[in-house]
Amino acid sequence: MFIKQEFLVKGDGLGEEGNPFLQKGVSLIPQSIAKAVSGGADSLYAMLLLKELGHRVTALHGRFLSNAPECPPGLPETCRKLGVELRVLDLRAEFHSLVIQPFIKSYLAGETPNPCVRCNAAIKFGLLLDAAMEMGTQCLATGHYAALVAHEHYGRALRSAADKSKDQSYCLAMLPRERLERAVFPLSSMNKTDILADLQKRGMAAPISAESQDICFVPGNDYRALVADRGAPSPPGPIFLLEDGARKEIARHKGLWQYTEGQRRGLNIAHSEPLYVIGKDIVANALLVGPKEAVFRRECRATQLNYLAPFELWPEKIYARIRYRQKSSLATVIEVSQDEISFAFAEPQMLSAPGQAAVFYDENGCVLGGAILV
RNA sequence: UGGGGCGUCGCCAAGCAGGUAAGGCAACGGGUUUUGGUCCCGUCAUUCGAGGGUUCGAAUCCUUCCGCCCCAG
Repeated sequence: MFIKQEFLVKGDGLGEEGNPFLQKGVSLIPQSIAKAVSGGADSLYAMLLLKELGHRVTALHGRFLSNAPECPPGLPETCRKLGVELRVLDLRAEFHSLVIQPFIKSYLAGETPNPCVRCNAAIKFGLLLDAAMEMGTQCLATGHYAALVAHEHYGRALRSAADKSKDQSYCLAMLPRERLERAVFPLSSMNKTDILADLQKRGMAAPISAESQDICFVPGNDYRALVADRGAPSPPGPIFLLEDGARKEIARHKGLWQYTEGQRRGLNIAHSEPLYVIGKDIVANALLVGPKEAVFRRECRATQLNYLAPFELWPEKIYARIRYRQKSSLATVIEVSQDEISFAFAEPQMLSAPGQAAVFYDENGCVLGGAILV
């Protein structure tokens, strides 16, 4: 198979003019690359691509979950077939303290954390990358759908993937710049459907067939049970319907931590129209709800701003996402301090949830920075 | 106690010149998805407060009873 995608290895050229999403040129410089492997199809295929480009690849599997097996069944054999050395790193304790505990703590504080964003920064491109460096490899490749390009102004830039439906640049926006320098995303211009088709054509199957989805460390995807089990959640309280400025108690909630901004289902309120969470009054321990019209906002504020491009270079018009799987929407920056940013969408968006990430793009899909909504 | 109004799925609510129970909300199930949430799809009253009657046929007409609301008192 002819591989036409660029691989973000040093020395690669700029994007093809006229089509910023197509990259040209294949690095022919063999690199020593660590490849993070989960056992899924994406990470397997990414490894395959690296291998075929002639890189020296070492597979690196992070063991994250306390109840996880030593290694996913089938993974060692798959690596052997590809002639790739496999190393397993036990990061269970670190994953717990860097991802799971903050996740629970965030919920208890009334926020809606995004563990994947945190995991990418702290674990995958944190500890796993550290390990890769210690192994003497030059960079860490993952099966993320995202691209890295050499931008004429920003330098190395994170950009959305070609497969828009799979793009994961949002989840990577909180990576420190210097960490991105060492990242490689072989799937940058691949389509999921092509990958699956090609794997099948080659007669290869991923050790783990299921798609990675839901919160990986939450059994049965019941995060409420996890939080309730590990913490001391806030007590039940009133639900106020906001109607022309007045608060009217119309129901009781089960604890503020169980709800998130914009949520509709699970409120258990039979009303003439659907109601959405439009805020939390922590002091009054009250959940505020309203009809759909009341759930849209223009302005957002975020903190822990992570610059992937120097702010001086940010264009006037930016595109922002305040949740994964939301199309980037036109916005303008209102104010920026060193690590705080407030911005406004051109069109009102469903209101943001504190704890989620805000990610800023330029018109070509290059990530300008990321921050955590407050 | 007089006068008036009302009782249809957990909630709201169509239907009421009789023709064989809309819809919304909630709930539940599923789909989309490396977070939450959103969104999409599906399921959800043999029965219309209860009994009797008229009719080929009633939630819709008549009648009795039960319950609730309002105004008088």
